[in-house]
Parts: sequence; C-alpha cells; structure tokens
Amino acid sequence: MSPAQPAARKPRADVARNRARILDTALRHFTEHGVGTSLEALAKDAGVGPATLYRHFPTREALLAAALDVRGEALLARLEPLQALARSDADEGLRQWLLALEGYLNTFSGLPEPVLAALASHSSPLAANCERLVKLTDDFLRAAQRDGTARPTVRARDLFLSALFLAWTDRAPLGEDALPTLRELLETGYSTR
Amino acid sequence: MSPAQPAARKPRADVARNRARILDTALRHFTEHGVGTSLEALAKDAGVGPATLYRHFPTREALLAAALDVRGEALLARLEPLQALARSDADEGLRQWLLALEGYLNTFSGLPEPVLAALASHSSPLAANCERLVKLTDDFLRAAQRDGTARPTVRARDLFLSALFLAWTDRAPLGEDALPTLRELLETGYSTR
DNA sequence: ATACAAAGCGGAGGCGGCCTCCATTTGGCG
DNA sequence: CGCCAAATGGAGGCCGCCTCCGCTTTGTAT
Repeated sequence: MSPAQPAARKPRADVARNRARILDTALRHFTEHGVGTSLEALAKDAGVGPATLYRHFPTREALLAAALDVRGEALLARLEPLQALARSDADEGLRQWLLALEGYLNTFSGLPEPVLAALASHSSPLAANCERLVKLTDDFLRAAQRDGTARPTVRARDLFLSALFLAWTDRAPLGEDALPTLRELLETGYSTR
Repeated sequence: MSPAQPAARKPRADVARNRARILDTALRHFTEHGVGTSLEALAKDAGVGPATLYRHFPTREALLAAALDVRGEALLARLEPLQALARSDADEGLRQWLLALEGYLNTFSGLPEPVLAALASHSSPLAANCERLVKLTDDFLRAAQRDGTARPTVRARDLFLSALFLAWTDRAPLGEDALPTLRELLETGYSTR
C-alpha cells in the first residue's frame, strides 16, 4: 500500500551524490565557521548551485539537523559504555553522560542557540533529535534518583538545559576555571551530595 | 591641562539632538525587535542617515551599551532597597538581586548573547557595564557568605552567569514551570540550604 | 549682518548573504 | 536511441551592513 499504483521511478543517481557532497561540506563549514556560516559559500564549495542546496535542505536548521545526526553517531557510540557504568554507579554515569552531552552540544560553534529554539518550537528539524537526548538523559536521571544520588524534584529537561548552558558558555573564553566552577555549582544543584 | 591651548569650539547643537533621537529610537527598536534589529531601519525611523548613526555609535554594541545604560537606571533604582534588605537578610537579598539581574538581562530580546561575548572580550562597550554588575553581585554574595547562607566556593561571576542563563532561556517558551525549576536548581547549587 | 571654515550630515552605492524563478541539462526507461 | 520527468544552477531581486564624499549646518570672527 505504501507505493502508489503506478510503478515508482528509480530515484536519480545525482540526487544522492549531491546530497552527500552537501552534507560533507556542511560538516566542514559548520565545524570551521559555526552554525552561522554562509550557505552560499557552502554551496559553492560543495560544487552545487544555491537552489540545489535549498532543495535538499530547505532551511539552515534542516541542514544542521542532518549534520548533527552524523556527528551524533559519535555520541551514541559512547552511550553503551556509559549505560554500563550507570548500572554500577548511577551518580557517576549521570555525570559522565552530562559531560558527553555538553561536548555534543558544542559540536559546532553557536549550536546552543538553535537547539534552545528547537526545544521550544517543537516544529524544528532539530526537535526530534533533542527529544531523544532528553529521553536518554531521563534514563540516567531516573537511575540516579532510584539510587538516591539525584534530587527527586529535578527533571531531565532541566539537566539538558544545564548541559546546554555549559556548552553555551564554553565558547566564550571566560576565566581559566570558570567552566569547572559552574559545572560544580550545577552538580550541587541536582545531586544530593 | 585637559583642554588644549587654543580655545575649544562649542560643540554643535544638532549633535546632541541627533544623539538623543537615535538613542530614543534605539530603545524602542531594541525593545520591539530585539538586539538584532535593522540599524538601517532604526536610522530612518530616527530621521537620520546611516552615516550619522554610525558616527555616534560605531558599532551595534556601542548603541546597545548606551541603550542599556538608560534602562540600567531602573535597576539601580531597585538597588538601595535590596541592599537594605540584604543587611537584615543576606540570603533573601541575594536571591532578590539575582531575580532583578535576570530581569535586567532580559531587557531586550537576544541580549544575553552580546553580554556573554562582552564578559569574555573585555574590549566591548558592554564590558564595563557587566563588570559593574558583577561587582554588585559580589557585594550581595559576600554578605550571604558571611552569614553562611551561600557556599564559600561560589564566585560572583558564576552567579552572574546563572542569571544570564535564566534570562537566555526566558525568551524560549519552554514548559510552564521550566523557569522556576531551573531557578531552584541553581539556587540549590549556590546556597547552603 | 555677513562671511568663513570646520564640523556634521545623509544619500548613494558597493558588498555579501538569503532565497527563488526558470531555461537548460541530466539520467532513467521504453 | 529518443522521450520526458526530475533535477540542476545561474541569474537576479531583496535586504542589511557600512563608507565615501559632496553638501549643509552651525559657531565664530569681523
């Protein structure tokens, strides 16, 4: 039932090729110039016209979401070990997960902004990605709460936002020790120790 | 010694007039459209050419700093009562001050970004403004620490960043109760209760 | 009052980024 | 090989940033 009655035409080969080129270039440009990089320059560098870029990824956020999915694989690779850790030490597992999350939210400079917007908008291509991460955070949090090492009033979204906050400030060269101190403050806020 | 030898010329009258017009319009535009508002439109609305705007305020940040100084008066008006409160209840004084700070950092939509940048850059027109606020936060914090209601390892800059974070998330329509929960988490992080 | 010069002014225009038509090309299929 | 739908990319309109540069305004000296 999913394909309509007339036999579907095989998709053209250049579509996939162009999509791959664009995504590849996007990863480079987002990494080097941040999420605000010029899409025009990106398209030129990928060897396609602006229209092609916009056809494949109608908005900057759509492209960003696709690029994040690629980078997200690295995060997911770290997931299982952390889950194992959490089973023996829920507190440490949660802490490490939040650190990994912070790193991920820092994948591209300027990423926290659109992520925050996505958290609120619910209709952004990034939203699904974020919700999955909040869900995972919730798993770690629940384990820690069962162990009594995390306060019961804390919610997963709060922790996600805390990691987002840290990622946000990461990019600004504040003092040497500003980040660790902030992490500690937040940790004190959610943990029972 | 401050004026050079030849008698200085009285400054022209239109300079002050234009500056006032621009600043006035800037307050309106920043309030209505956020810190990213079009400076071109702003200039037109103020009845001056773009060049005049840029002569008075060479960068967006300079204009923003001037506008914030105006709005800052409202914050300073709340300062003395809060200081009085802090003398009798340092904990509550600090909490209220941080709330006032959060509100101030939300004066214009999008303000947290440039403020964070200013905190790091040290050469931004906003930097002086920020440092003054950090200094004030330090006064409240020290009082609370003397009273033993604030952890001794916390620093004023951390609290300022916390308020900035809350202001940053304020603008995103997250859940109904997201903000209070976050405030509570941060509060738990810096206080001894 | 008038003339002068310095200071200030604003429009015009170059630049770069965003995004969208649409004429042309590409590639799958018979 | 030829057809045709799908995909492409360049051209171009729009907007915002920012800077010259010729002109006007304003204070001051006569």
